[in-house]
Amino acid sequence: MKCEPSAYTIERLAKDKVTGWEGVRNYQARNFMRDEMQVGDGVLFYASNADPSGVTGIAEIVRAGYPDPFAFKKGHAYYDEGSRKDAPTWYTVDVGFVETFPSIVPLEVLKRTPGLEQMMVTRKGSRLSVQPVTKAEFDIVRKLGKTS
DNA sequence: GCCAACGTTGGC
DNA sequence: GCCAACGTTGGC
Repeated sequence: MKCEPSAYTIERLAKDKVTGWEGVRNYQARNFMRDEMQVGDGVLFYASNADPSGVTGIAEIVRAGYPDPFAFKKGHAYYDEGSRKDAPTWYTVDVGFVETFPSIVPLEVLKRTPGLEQMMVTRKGSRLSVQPVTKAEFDIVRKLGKTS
């Protein structure tokens, strides 16, 4: 799951323990949160638009997909009048803190690590903010994070 | 700050 | 339903 450091960081999640991943307004990302992510699933926390960008730690899903409450809040930046409570357009999940890496695993390292060639984030033009990661990829990145 | 890659919108 | 225009993302 990607996030710009100006919006949220793994350090803040370490303090908050749990946060709602609201405000995602992309259908593909919505589908992953609504349909795929389950409680206990591991999350690679990715800092985008950062210096450098990369994976800064690990989180986990603590609440599976549910309607994004901010989509109903009139006047809020995340408000969407097309999303109604009886037919929500947007979904979110709650994410819990697991660990902060000693140092970031930069995108550049991901790109040249064997086994991560198919990972969506290492591929060009991959803007999706919620991306699927295989167990094998997750384990490789976690190992990189521990030894970095 | 540039700009390529994408997603979305809206005219037709 | 096509596709040009536009807005956004995000690496660099």
